[in-house]
Amino acid sequence: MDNFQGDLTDVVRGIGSGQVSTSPGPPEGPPPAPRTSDLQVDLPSATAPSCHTNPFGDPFVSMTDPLLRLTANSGYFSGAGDENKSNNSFAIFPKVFDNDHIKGQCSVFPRIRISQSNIIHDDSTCNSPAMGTQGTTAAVSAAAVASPWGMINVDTTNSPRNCLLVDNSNNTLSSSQIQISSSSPRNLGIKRRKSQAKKVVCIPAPAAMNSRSSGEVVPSDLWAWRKYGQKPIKGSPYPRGYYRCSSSKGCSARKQVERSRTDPNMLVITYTSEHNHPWPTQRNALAGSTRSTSSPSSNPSSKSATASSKVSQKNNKTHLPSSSTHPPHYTVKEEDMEERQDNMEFDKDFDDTYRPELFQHQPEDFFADLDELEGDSLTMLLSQGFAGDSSGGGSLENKNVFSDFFDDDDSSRSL
DNA sequence: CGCTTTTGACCGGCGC
DNA sequence: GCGCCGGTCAAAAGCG
Repeated sequence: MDNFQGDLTDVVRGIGSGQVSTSPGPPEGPPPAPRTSDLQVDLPSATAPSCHTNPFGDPFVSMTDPLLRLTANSGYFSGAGDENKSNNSFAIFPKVFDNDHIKGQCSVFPRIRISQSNIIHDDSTCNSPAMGTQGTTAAVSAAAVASPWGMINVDTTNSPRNCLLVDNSNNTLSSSQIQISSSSPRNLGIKRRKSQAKKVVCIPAPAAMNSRSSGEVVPSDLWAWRKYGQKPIKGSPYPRGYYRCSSSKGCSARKQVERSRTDPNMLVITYTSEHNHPWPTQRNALAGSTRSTSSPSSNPSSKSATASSKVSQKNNKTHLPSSSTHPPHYTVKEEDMEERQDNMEFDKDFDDTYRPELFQHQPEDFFADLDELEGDSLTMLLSQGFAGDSSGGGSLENKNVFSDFFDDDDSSRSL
């Protein structure tokens, strides 16, 4: 099932090829997916940081999140081929902006659009702690099912599985949908240190992939991260790993990775602070990256670690994001602590002007490198992460999704 | 040598 | 003020 393999870079490639948009339906049989146009939603004031203002005051704020880019609509999804704005896509990929206007847009996962109509209201039966944040969860519990290609299908069923929610404690209830949630500071159920903007991303946990000895699954992304700590979290059987950006000295970007306590198949990644440097042109982290604690052949975890390392190495070599995995389903919660929430606004101008620098400035062999990547780490990530995730009900659907995706994407691969 | 992960200790915020 | 808990530090050790 290698077809399931890949990661965010695959998305990128797909985007770049302009073929990502040809999305098959949702993985599962949720109600007919609304057109993306319907899905396009300006996040309620709560979530939208004033993207025109750099919340962290750094020039690279917009480059902060290579990991995700949700596109419910056109512009956001247009990669190299901007013409394909009609893509009703949902995708993840790194972003770099040249346009100041765009730069100011959001720090981490700034470009999420979800149709208001798709917002799942708190009266849903989702048994998520997030329920406690009713009304304040900025409405963005968009229970949208996203296929890798960006189709966002709204599922308004009350099935917990379909009620993708990320609560304040980073719990994700479903793996089959996208949720974008923004909660006001007062709703935060988790303790926070000072006021800090956090972005929470939920992605399917590549169970056997990339997992460290601790069992954590850490999809890599464009940035180089160094783990600096791990702590067991009260109430959660899974430890939380702490990572800081190692791409640049002085970079305050951090992320926390942990499994959802409610859905072990989901990986919750919380981004904190922002990168204060451009995209890493090269990862200098190689040494020590391949450490393994056990035989790769017998231990999935070590295998994962190895895979992760390989990703890193590949990145070093290719200067590419290693993971931009494009998980078939993931949840994104944008949790801005400050007033940023109040002013978030996605304007058309942005859609029209945004051009992922990734595609603009990548070397010619950019996609060639991607192809190279897919052979190992990317492959492992998706194949083992999703295909191997048999325990979760979503694995099958994930498979299907990716199968479809790659079927469609084959042509795009041969860039 | 320079990087990583691991892991126990330490620090600081928060609730009682 | 105290204790809990989350987040960070830093030493140790491994890897290329």
